[in-house]
Amino acid sequence: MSPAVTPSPQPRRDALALAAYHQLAQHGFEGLRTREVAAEAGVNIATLHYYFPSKEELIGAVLSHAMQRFRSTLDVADGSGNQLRTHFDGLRRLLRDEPELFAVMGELALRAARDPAIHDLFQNTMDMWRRTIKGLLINAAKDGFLEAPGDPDAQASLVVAAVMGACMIPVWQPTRRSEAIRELQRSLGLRAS
Amino acid sequence: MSPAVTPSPQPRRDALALAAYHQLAQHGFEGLRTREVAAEAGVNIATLHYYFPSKEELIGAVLSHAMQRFRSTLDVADGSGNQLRTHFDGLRRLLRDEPELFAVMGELALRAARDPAIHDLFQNTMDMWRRTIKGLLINAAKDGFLEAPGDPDAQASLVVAAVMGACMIPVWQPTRRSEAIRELQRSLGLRAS
Amino acid sequence: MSPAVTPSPQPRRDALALAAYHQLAQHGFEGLRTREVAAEAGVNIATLHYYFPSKEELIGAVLSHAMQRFRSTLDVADGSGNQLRTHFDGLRRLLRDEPELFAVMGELALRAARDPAIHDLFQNTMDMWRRTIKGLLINAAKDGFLEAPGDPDAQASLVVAAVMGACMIPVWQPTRRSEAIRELQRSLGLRAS
Amino acid sequence: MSPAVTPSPQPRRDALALAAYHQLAQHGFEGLRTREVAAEAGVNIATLHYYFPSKEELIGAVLSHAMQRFRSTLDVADGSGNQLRTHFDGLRRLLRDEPELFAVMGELALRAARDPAIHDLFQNTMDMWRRTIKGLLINAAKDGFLEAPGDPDAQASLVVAAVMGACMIPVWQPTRRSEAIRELQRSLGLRAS
DNA sequence: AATGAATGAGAGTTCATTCAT
DNA sequence: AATGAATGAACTCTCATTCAT
Repeated sequence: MSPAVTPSPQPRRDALALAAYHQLAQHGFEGLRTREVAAEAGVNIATLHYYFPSKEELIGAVLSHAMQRFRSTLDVADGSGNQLRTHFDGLRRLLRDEPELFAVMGELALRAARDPAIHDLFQNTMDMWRRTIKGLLINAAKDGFLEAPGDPDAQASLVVAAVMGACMIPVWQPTRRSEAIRELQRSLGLRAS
Repeated sequence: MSPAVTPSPQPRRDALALAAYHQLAQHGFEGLRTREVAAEAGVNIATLHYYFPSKEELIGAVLSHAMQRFRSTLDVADGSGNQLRTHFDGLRRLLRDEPELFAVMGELALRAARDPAIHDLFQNTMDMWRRTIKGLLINAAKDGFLEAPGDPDAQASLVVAAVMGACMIPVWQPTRRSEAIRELQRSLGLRAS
Repeated sequence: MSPAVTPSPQPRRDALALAAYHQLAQHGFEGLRTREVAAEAGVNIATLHYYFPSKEELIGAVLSHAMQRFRSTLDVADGSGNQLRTHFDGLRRLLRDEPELFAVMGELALRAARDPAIHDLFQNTMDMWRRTIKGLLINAAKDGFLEAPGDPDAQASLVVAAVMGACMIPVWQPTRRSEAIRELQRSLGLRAS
Repeated sequence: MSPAVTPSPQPRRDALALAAYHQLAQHGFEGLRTREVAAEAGVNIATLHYYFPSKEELIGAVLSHAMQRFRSTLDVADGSGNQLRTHFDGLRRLLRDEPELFAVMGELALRAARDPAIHDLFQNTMDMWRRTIKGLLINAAKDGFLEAPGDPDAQASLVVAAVMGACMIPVWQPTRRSEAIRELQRSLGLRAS
């Protein structure tokens, strides 16, 4: 039942991308140093440049990793049941188990404003997520899981905004984050499954 | 109708702080260069250090400026009427007129995770804002402006999270932002004033 | 019996030179900062440049001050008696009461190798001192104060070298310095007066 | 007949330290510039920092080099004969062949007053030297090389002071230096070997 | 595939000096 | 006579990148 990550044919490349991911989560773009990344991966700085000709490309790999991580976790695959609630549960788990992911998402969100390449990828992910939630809302309404269904478009936007906001305010305690998300669910009129 | 900002006795210092504010909004901490700040203010780099002995202190001034800008705008002057709605209107205006402020808030939010000094100031501002909203919610409930009053604490948290989130997703169109905030108001059951 | 320093018509200029003298003794040429000098004298940095158009000229004033201090103390004025012993007593007093003077002399000695202006002034002072000692040695021999008179030229050179050396080894304890100078006197066969 | 210095495995590092040594002798601490050092070694300034993370560490290497140079030359290999005379001959040779060494020693002597790290190393070297001379004096007395043996402690102090002084007065001609040292030997009653 | 060594461009900071008042 | 403000040049140090091996 493990995620069965297909073993990449380039383990060293992946190790570097993962190290960069950690470093980005910890120090932000402001403090992201290729030397530190190489050190964490246990290789020479020149080796890093062998796999990633430029820092930009390394960042690209981090971006892909983060997006994939985010999408794969939140994609709802299976069929019936209160999928919207499942999605929220997934979010909560992500928030608890992978705080790094949200740190990285925050960094990417801000950088998207300045970097066209990141902009597009990030926008796609946000849009996909929003459409997913919209679909879940429609299904939930159809299946009678919502007390008072509203405009799924607007509601999906609110969900995305609230979740991102709750995660990107690093001065908040985890309890405050949970509180906000629980209230979000309540405001949607989401019944217990 | 602007607050008639009292002209500071240190116009050059203020000009530098403002230039740094702009540069931070535009390039983020990652791309904040003292030389660029000095250039935008039209002074030599040494002049910048005459007023701000270190980059850190310059950032401190930017931080103060941003926080003051944020607080002063969102502080409710009091008086009666549907203050909660007024607050939302203020937010919307801020969002429209001062996009830079939110870019800066985003940068500060992320940096707060790594910089203790920023952490405290930022946390204070967020807390103050949350408490303000909570008070407004209580008043609104008391005055009958809310259709179905809920837990003001949780609701305030949701509002802060959603607004911050809506603003810190720079890949979003303004319309999407408005949509999210409108839905937020709707979810609170806020009647028109 | 005080040195009766003629009160300079430029007290502020003198105060600056004196402050520079102290700063030079404390931080050496390496750490001599005009701003610190001005601060110690309690004036603005621009005021310093009003009196001393350049740092070089300020150093010139310090040099003059140090040389005058050195010469005036070691010049033997009066007539008879064991003047050589008096000179050594004067040296010992100088060493005890004005350690700064030797710190400054050390700095100037080293700088003399690189700065022609300092070179000449410093060389003159050293030569004058050497000739003074030579004269004292000749007189002492004539008056029977020396057990076994030798070559006054060579002896004078040794005295100057030894005294300068003893003073310019800042890692030495005062006792070690005294020891060296006492041995110097002994080696000259200088009888007690 | 040179000591056949074992070629260091880090020639570039040594070249940089040597260049710094020259620069320090020529321009003093006051005028010691890392870029000049790098230029003299024929490398980029970044290369200097590759070997010496900070200027301080570069100075440390210079310090070590100078001390080793000084000690190795003055260390008496032992064996019999008039070692004290041999030591003086060694000093004279050093003075003639390596004037730079004394310029550097002078700089270090002055800096020792302000820099604790240099202070200790310099003090150790001076102490070692003094004790060496003391031992030579005792041996010379025992072997009948001294006409009238005195207090070896005081005499050793005088020797150190006089030699350092003779060398650290850069305005002196070589002949004057020789004169002082010859007189020093004479005052010790050192017979020709 | 991997590295130690080297680099150019540029960062923040310092300092003697100048200028308008 | 004195100053606050301003500056150009230069400093140490950093970092992504490259090259020879």
